[in-house]
Amino acid sequence: MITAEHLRAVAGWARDLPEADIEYARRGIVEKTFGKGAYICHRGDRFDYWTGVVSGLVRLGSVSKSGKEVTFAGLPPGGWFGEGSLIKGEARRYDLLTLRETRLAMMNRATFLGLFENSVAFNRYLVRQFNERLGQFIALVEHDRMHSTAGKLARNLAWLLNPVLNPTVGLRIEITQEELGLLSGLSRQMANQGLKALEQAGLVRLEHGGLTVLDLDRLRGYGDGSDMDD
DNA sequence: TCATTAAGCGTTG
DNA sequence: CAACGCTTAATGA
Repeated sequence: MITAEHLRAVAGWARDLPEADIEYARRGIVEKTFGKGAYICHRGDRFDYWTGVVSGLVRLGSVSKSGKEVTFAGLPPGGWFGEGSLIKGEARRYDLLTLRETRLAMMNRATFLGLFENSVAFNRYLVRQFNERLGQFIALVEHDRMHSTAGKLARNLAWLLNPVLNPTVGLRIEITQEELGLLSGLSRQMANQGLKALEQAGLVRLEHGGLTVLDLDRLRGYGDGSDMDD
């Protein structure tokens, strides 16, 4: 069990909830640590928790028919996921894999459904999250032809630091170039090369074991229209 | 053929 | 000690 204070620290959505709802949510959440490279659940599994990343990094993806690993999204600390499967009462449609040691907050299904039924603030949050995800998906289809490595990196970084989806991350994120590569479908070398290009463009500042985004808006739109360089 | 990658290794923070 | 940068041999479009 966790404290209300802790919940507010790791869950952006909790900050908008009235005290009674926070108390209710708090009682339905347990935390658990997963080792690096651990599967939280496989596609097809039942996993009856709504889940938030407290620390670490999770990759959401699946394996295509030809056996290729496909990444759909990376989940940094502050990201919550799984509401679709819970609401529909379905099995998971994606694999969830930790890229490094990761601590998860797990809300049981009954509690999640209780909030979903009764809390206006919680539903407002869910709608915002759905809407933001949809927007990202549309953007992905829209400029599908983002073949440059820097472009892929820029897109994935912008996703990770999306303030609506991951309100607690801020502009600085702890992530290695290798991990960023895994999320972007790039090797370590290419990730390094692409990141340096983004740094030269003045969009990010590279640090040891992490980076800071200097201009999230421009990062978002990187590769749109005119400049299609590498 | 040329670009990309995994693997290894020295350097760095 | 883990992240980074670089070299090299293998791989594959």
